[in-house]
Amino acid sequence: MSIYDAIYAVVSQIPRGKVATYGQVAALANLPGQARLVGYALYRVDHSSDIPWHRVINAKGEISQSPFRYGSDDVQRSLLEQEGIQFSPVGKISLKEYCWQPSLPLPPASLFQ
DNA sequence: TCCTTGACCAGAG
DNA sequence: CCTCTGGCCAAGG
Repeated sequence: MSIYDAIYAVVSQIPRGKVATYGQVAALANLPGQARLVGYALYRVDHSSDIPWHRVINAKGEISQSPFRYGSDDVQRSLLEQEGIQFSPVGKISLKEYCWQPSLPLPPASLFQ
């Protein structure tokens, strides 16, 4: 059981048209305060997998870029726009409007242990 | 085993 | 709006 399994399990539950922040995912994965690990986990996700990695953004409501994507963050942006998410002129997403709020209290740990 | 790096965050100034 | 700081922890050299 790797901590990544919990992270992937949470990310997989983010519905279409919604986004979640790294910190949020970390908390739901029962890893409070370990947002960096979420980023690290997503880094090693295969883009061809089922995991909706593009629905995870940073706390500022912006797309985080990574070295290996080299500015091709347009990919993530396009995917999000396809789901109806709108960006501000500055490239920010309205968390107020699109932040995922899990209706069912995700359960946590029992599900993943 | 030590040291550095990293798709982060919240708080302080 | 900006920068800096400390904290978290896995992976790679």
